[in-house]
Amino acid sequence: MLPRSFFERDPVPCARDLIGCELIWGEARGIVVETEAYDAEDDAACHTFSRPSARTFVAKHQPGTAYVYFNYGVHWMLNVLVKGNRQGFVLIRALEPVAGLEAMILARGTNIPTQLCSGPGKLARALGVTGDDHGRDLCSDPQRCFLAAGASLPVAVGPRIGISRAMDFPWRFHVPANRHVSHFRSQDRPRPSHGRS
DNA sequence: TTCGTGATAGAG
DNA sequence: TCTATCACGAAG
Repeated sequence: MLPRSFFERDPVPCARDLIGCELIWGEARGIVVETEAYDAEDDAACHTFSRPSARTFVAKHQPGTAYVYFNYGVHWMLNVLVKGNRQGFVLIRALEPVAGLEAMILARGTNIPTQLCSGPGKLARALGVTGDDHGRDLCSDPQRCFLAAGASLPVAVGPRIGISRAMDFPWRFHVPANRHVSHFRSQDRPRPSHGRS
């Protein structure tokens, strides 16, 4: 299980290093293939920027705590609180499922493996993450934690997805050419451009 | 490309 | 109270 010290670091390197780690969630397991970093201080896209409750959460919890919230009236989002020199969150955006597929298929209503956890909302649905998990310590329960990366995977960096502020920060990390990431568009193959760069 | 859905927060 | 906004996903 990843020790708390793993999360006693800045959000950006922490987000990058979570790629390739395994998320254990009860019977379910998956390799983390996509993350995003959010910085509690200078990042206008971070909840702490506009939500007092998020600032309180950061102040009152230790690193390695789950920060879960409901968005668009539909989706739960799973983040991990990290506190190093800088504080913030790492959003878990996509997993490559490796165990507990049956339950995921049931929860998601699809049996296409690459669509079970290929997005933050999908992942939470597949694993059964809800508001009950908000504030849960992910460094003490072997059924709700991360495992260190088994193999070193290639990591690509780019701008974050789905936000409307601080869009220029290259704080999204993912495994290139992995079909379990969200917004997969054969990113390693040249695709036709229609005038736009 | 559209639209549903509900929690949160700030304004009135 | 009212309204804007939102780290999404699915259907079209």
